[in-house]
Amino acid sequence: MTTTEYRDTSAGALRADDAGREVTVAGWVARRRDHGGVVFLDLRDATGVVQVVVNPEEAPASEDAIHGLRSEYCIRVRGAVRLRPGETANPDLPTGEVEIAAASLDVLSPSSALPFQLDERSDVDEGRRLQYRYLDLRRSRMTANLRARSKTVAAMRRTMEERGFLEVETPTLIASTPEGARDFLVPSRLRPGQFYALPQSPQLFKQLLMIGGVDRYYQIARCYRDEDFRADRQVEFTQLDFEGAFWGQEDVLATLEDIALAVVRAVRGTEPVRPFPRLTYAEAMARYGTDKPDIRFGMEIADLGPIFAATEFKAFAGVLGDGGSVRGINAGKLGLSRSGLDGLVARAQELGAKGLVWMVVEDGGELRSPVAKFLSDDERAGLRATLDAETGDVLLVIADAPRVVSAVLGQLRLELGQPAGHDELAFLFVTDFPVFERTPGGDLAPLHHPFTSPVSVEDMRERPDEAISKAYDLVLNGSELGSGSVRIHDPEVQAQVFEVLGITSEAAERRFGWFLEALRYGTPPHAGFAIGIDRLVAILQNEPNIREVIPFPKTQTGADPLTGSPSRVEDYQLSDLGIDIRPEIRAMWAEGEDV
RNA sequence: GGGGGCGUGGUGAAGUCUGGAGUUCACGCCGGCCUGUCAAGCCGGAGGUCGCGGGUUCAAAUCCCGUCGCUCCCGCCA
Repeated sequence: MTTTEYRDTSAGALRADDAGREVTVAGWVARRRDHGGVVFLDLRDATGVVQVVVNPEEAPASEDAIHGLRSEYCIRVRGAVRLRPGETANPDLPTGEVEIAAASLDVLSPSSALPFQLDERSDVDEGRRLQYRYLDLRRSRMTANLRARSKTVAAMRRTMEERGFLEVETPTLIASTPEGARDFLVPSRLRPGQFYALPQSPQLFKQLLMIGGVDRYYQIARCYRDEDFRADRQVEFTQLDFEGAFWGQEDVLATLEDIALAVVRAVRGTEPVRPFPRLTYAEAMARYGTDKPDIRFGMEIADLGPIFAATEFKAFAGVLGDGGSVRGINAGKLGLSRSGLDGLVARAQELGAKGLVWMVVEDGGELRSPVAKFLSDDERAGLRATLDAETGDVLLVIADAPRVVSAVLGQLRLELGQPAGHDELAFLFVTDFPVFERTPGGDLAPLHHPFTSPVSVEDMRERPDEAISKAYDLVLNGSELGSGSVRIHDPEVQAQVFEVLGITSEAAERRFGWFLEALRYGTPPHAGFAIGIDRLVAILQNEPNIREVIPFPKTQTGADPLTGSPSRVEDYQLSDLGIDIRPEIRAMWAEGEDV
């Protein structure tokens, strides 16, 4: 990036070897230390920071310019690189051994006083940062995140190209399919009253590509889902989407390991543990209480049912008799007071459990607990053995409906044991997801999507609640990085899935008829995946949310404070589209709401 | 749709629980001094509708109600 019309050297690249060179650099005034005579400038460009020294005895012509400089002025400096004298080298700076003795200095572009300081120490309100994102992006944190993101995508493209994948673009104005997440709609001018939808994923198009003979497809795809925001969710996000013909699950998982390895090498310079461990969905739920376990730490959930199966301890026995489950975790040496332990009970109740029993292992193996006196010797011994308890450990036990026990213990496990940062990277495959889940209303809904191949069509039809699919997730440090599956390539099977989901053949024909038709022309078996790039980069960069790795993200209410989107439009624009705003909305506008 | 947190000169915070004069700290900004600093230093100065609206009170940044914005979570995210 070095030589351009305005410069011949990158500021951040200068080292002791460069001493004696005459250079021209261009960048921003990161800091100014004005001693009245000699003035030091930290000049920052995209590559880093270098110190510029302006000494009026050496460069009298620069004197006027130098005292007028302010933070973030865009300047150009010509001068000789030299070793810093005596003890003045700065070991904290990559360029700290050298400085540029300014012979001339010009201001390319002055800067207004800043709305906030660009140093890394101060924590600025995020709305303010987003309003001035172009300034925020000059900070090293943001620069590093943009670079990491670029390296991630480059490593992905390299990996896919090396393996013979074809990058294909799919449309972003598509037909709405009222399934899954809420669609973003785009009105059509040429067909008034009709709408495009923005894609939630390129799913059906990449399957059409498989039918079309594209042996291996990939795309860095922008996807849109009009649902509420979270730290790890924006309404538009980016995925590495890929699919392979004549593929099964193992082909996908092997490719995912290759991709993850290339990305971690490129961004971190390290390698993750391989092969990635695998858990089935059932194992993950049983041992970690979640389908996206963080396996960087133990504290696994243990089934205590056998210990209490023949028990007289009525509280637990009653639950077991009622189809419930009794499970626990060894939370380790928490060092909590009595009130701290009771706080865990309150937390468990907040999470939906009826209660929580804590036990502290004393010297000699005794258990200190509100329920200690109700436990038999066998039960105590069983608890210690099953939970691998040592003196000082805190054991947490919940008896409730299996779903509740899993959810609450899984969450407590994370709150008590999850490491704060992401220095360690623990990838994990979760496989054998159920085909369906039950909605709160009791209806069947696809857990992944309705194009996922069930392991057995018979099971799917006869025991839909237990049926397993050929779907799998990639998990990193407790975050779901993405999902994939072996797809249905048989139109009959596809029709049966719709049928089990309660979609009539007429409705299926209306919504997906074009796709069912396509499946009838010699569809190759195929499988694929999509990796969430925002989440991956956020974890690699140790960022707490994905906004930090998205250059221009939206706020939780879907707004962009910089450009003011979303915004109202002119009436003639609506008129072109055959659209009007409902009177009650216009009334709200008139009252000055929602401006 | 629901629950929690936050909102105080340009920035970040303290003050709010327990009402009593816009008080404090750090940074930035403006002016002055200063020739080896690197978060430079020293002296001086300007700068606030305590998010907004209403209520209680002799008195509100502080208590109450509402509202807006930002954020975390639940729902939702095939």
